Order: sequence, then structure tokens, then C-alpha cells
Amino acid sequence: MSEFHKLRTYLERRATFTEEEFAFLEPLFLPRALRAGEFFQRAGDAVTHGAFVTTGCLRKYIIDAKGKEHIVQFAPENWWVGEGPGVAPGTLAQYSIDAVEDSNLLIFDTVSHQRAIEHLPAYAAGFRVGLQRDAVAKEQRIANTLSASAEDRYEEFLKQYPSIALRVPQFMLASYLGVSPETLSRIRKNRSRK
Amino acid sequence: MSEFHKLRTYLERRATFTEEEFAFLEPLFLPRALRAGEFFQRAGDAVTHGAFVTTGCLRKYIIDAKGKEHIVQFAPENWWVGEGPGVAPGTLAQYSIDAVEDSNLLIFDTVSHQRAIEHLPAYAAGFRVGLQRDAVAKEQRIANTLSASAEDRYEEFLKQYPSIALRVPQFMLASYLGVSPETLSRIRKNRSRK
DNA sequence: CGTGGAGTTGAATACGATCAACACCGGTGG
DNA sequence: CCACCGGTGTTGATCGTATTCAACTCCACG
Repeated sequence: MSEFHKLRTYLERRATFTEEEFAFLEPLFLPRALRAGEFFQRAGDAVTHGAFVTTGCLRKYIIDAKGKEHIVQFAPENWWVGEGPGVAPGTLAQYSIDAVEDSNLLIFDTVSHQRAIEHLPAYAAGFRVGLQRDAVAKEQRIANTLSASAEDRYEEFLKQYPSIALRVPQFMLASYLGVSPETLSRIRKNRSRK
Repeated sequence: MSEFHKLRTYLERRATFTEEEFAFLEPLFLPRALRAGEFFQRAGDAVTHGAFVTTGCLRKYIIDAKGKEHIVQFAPENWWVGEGPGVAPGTLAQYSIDAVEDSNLLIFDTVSHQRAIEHLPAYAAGFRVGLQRDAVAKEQRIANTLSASAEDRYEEFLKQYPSIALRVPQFMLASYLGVSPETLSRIRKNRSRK
């Protein structure tokens, strides 16, 4: 059994698909394995593919003017990852994406994906719902970053993504939260004495 | 001519619609005027409507535990504003939305809007493209907040939304950028002596 | 073993927040 | 017409939080 069944399960939870539709979708997704540390995409490359993560965990990050990494997203199993939903083919990637752990992906090229959206209403609907959820989550993250202290943001992350917090190295979590590794270490120290 | 023609123009730039489709859409949108300072939505209310802004400017903000406002979005003409795309009807609003200037809106109830998406493929497609753009913009804002100093964020905002920067009071801009009004004032002072 | 990356801890520093006072309008009512 | 008022924005002084730099420990991995 290919990895596709995981995506299939994911999709079935979000919309109703016929067998023909799955048959159309399956060949668009190619399995790909990444070892921890391997890149899925490097900033500056032309964007050609996105991916659905079946096992493992990836991170998506940007490198600022001073050379510092800033993680904008973790993508564990059953998440999508890529430059962005619906970037024009051929645009250059702003983000780098690599594997935090050994991971398995189903990769798709952005052009085929666009066709899937146009041909399969159920897929388009599911995709739209995903985008909406994503927008809400991103808005909350923005509001959180604006209003909460580093410690509160850490608490919030633990509550919202407890599994991710345990899996990724602490310095990456710090990068995601927008604090230095030292600060996160001190936050954890303070929390533990309670 | 009603305000609907502005929305019509907006939609025509993003997808192709038949006259029947416009005829279906038009009655879903009701004009509404807001004076500066008036609320479109208050945090805690049940969410029933979203809006397309035809003239003026609104702001969407959240009030944190300490009672401070944090603006997550400005919505000038030709922007959509509301609790979030596709919130379940009846959920309670987290955000307050009010008018920065005297404004004209086309409001729609979320249930009818959902039906429009389901019935009109062109509308659904346009909506999806909008969501994608929105996601990219939000991601950039997140990356920016993580990586850039207050001054850099201000520069970035000026570059990206020059018209908004001139229209809204400075203290609201500060709230959007996540800095105190005093800090923004000092940033502007430093920039001007160059 | 030994090497290097991750995490912790400490000290000095920087950036932005807060508190407070004041200047500058734009509007309102005497 | 002018005097007053509240809200906006500016400036200064102080404070707090997080960053930076540096040293050190602890493992995991060769």
C-alpha cells in the first residue's frame, strides 16, 4: 500500500470523493523520503512543487538580512507544506523548507495541483476549507505575537501544538516563537519552578 | 446606481461572471453606511455578517487581557472584512470591527455567502484566489514581525500600504505594527532627520 | 574517547514600554 | 470671536524584558 492512503484518509474526512476522483488524484502525488536535515526547497529556487507530509516533520523558514533563521511553520504528518498556496509557477522561493526528522512526503507539482482544483469540485471545496482554517490560525498567531509576552506565546504554543513542542529541538521552537534560544531556556526554567 | 457596481468591478477583475450570476449575487449584498467610530461588529457578539468595503476604511482589532487594543487588519475600499472567512454561523466574535473613517459597506450574511460559494463556481474560484493571496500576505506579516525591528516593520508597511499609512491615525498604525505610539513617534523622528 | 551541537547560566547591553509633562490642533459652546 | 476642551502626537526620564556575548555542561555520535 502506498503512502497515498494517508492522504486519502485525510481527504475523506473533509469531503466526499468518488473512486474516479481518487483515481484522478493519486497519480498527481509522488512519494518522496527525506532524511533529517535534507531540503525540500531552498530559498531562491524556482517553486515547482508542494507536499503533503505523511510521516515526520518539516520546517519552513526565512533567512533575514542578518542571516538569522525564522521559522514560520512546522509541518508534521497530515500537514501541507510549500512556498504558499497557489504561487505562480516559476516564482522564486522566499522560504527554505527542510526536514526536522526523517520524513515521508507526497509531492505534487503546482500546475497539476491547479488542475485538480479546477476539475474536482470536492477537492476544491476541501482545499478552500483548509485555506480558511489556515487564515484563521495565522490571524490568531499575528494577534498573539502582537499582544502576548514571550512566556505567554510559549504557553499558547504548548496548548495548541503539544505534540510538536515535544518533537522539535528547543532552538527551533525559539525561532518559531520569535525569541532567542537563551530566552526560551529561561522561560522553561521559570515555569518548572511552580 | 447602487454600491454593488463597485463589487461587480472588483469581481470582474478576478473571474468571469454571467449576468445571471451577478443577478444571483446582487441581492445577497446590502448597503450600509457607517460613521467614523461606529461599530460593524463587537467582540462577543454572535457573528452573522461579513462586509465588502466600497468607500472609507475599517479596522479589525482584538483586546488583550490587559485591555489593550491590537489591530490585526485595516480594510480600506475594495477589501473584505469580517470575523474570518468561513466561521461557523453563531460563533462569538473575537474581534471588534469599527470604522476609522465614514465608510460604505456591502454586508452579507455568512449563510447566504456560503451558498453563493457553493452555487457559483466562478465566485468560489475568486474567493479561493483571494484566500490564497491573503495567506501569503499573512505569512509575510508573521515573518516580518519575527525578524524585523520596529523601524523596519514601519518601513515595510509604508512600502506595502502607502495609502493606508497616510489615512489612519498614527496611534492605530502603532497598534498594527505592535509598538507603542511613543515608539512610532520616535521612529518617525529618526527617519525624518536623513 | 573526543568532538561538536544543544541547552543552560551569568553579565552586560539594547530596545522598546511605561509614566509623565507638554505642545498642537479642531471642534464646541459661551 | 474667542476660550476651553479632549484627543493626538511629541519629548524626556526611567524601567523592564529580551538580546547578545561568553563560558560551561551534557550528550549523541563519530
